Amino acid sequence: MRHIARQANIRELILDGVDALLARFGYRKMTMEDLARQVGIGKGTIYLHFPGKEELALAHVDRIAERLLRRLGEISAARRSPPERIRAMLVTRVLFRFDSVAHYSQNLNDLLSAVRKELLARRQGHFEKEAQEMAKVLDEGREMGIFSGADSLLTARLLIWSTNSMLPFNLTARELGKRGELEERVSRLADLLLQGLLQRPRDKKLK
Amino acid sequence: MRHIARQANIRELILDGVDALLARFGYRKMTMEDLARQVGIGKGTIYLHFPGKEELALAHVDRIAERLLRRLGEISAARRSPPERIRAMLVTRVLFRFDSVAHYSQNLNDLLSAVRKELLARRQGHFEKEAQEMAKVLDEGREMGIFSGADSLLTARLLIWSTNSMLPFNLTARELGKRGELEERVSRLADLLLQGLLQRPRDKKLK
DNA sequence: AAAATGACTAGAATACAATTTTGGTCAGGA
DNA sequence: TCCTGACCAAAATTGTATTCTAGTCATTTT
Repeated sequence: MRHIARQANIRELILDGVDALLARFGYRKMTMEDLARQVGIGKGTIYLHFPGKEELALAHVDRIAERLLRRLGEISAARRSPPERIRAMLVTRVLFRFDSVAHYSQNLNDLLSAVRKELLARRQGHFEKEAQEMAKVLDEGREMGIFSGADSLLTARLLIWSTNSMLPFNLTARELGKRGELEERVSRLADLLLQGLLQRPRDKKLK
Repeated sequence: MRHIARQANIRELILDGVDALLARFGYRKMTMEDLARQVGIGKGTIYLHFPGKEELALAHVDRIAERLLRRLGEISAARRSPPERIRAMLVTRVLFRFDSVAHYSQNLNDLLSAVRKELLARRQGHFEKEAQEMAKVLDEGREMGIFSGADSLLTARLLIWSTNSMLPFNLTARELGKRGELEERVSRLADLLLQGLLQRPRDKKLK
């Protein structure tokens, strides 16, 4: 029944090729023949694994998101304190995406403008999954009495929003600044947010 | 000596025209003749106030930023508690920009892609001024013992970064969601950040 | 039989020349 | 002194011929 996953990891190899060609040519100038040659397979074979060119680009960004999500899952499961884990997750979501597109000379929005609409939809999905993973940790922290008791998923979505401007969507990795500076920036922001999340002995009212 | 500001507010009228035509046609299809007609002046007159078309678009976004900055200045000077002011400033910087481009059908980055480079540079300047205005309030709050004692300007820059993803740069106002939802979102984020900024009686260490 | 291939085709992209439009100038008018 | 619109070089657009490419599928390979 399944018409995908014929060979072991051919799909992965194709996506590796997509990554290389997107970096070198961009979406429009990446041709299916180029890609087949790059991967060392016939053009038709690509269509045994992907329905078309658009889906190739989208699957590529999906893969980045999935890899990130796996990393977040590892951090989430690590035996560190919830605040440390949240901090690591925020830093990771920014730096992982930075590293994933550091070799591109365009930002992702421009690179994939031909599939903008679907790209935005997928991104929403990716963000939501990231939020869910972070919400788990927030819940844990709340049960331990470390975090204050707001709705975890809503809070996690805020953490996502607050770090989204550091992702290479409308700025290239280069334009976002040096990796070290970016790390510094997201780290500081994470610390600030975490201070806000911590349960405090006696709440000071905002007037 | 000055070759600008001949008449009272002709410059403002021209920028009003730019706003109308950008919304209706976008940057490329907005012609200088269209604009002159829209404003009711001769084409040459525009060049007495602006050096060229690119500068028109950039002056338009500058004006939005200046107006916002004036509002932030008002909030900054209001006699409310520093946390309340910071909160209002964050909400304002998001909603004011939302309202300023709500009638556009494209996001700002795409709308002004022809002047992308200079646009990014100006934006940096705008952000920095916003940060400076917020830093004032942070300093005030620190002197009152309300905020903890980190570098105010650095902290203000973090507040800017954390709300930047809610600005209509790569998403249209429509795509950012309903105004009410956006307000809710930025408000919640502001509250979270403020919690992080507050001086706490005894600091709980993060492990 | 299952998997992979590349020749093939319709439609899209490109190239190029002819034509139109437009950003910017400036001599003249109000 | 301030403003204007005719004017021009350069850019954008249009029309057309040509090339290129996404996707298909009959054939070959495994």
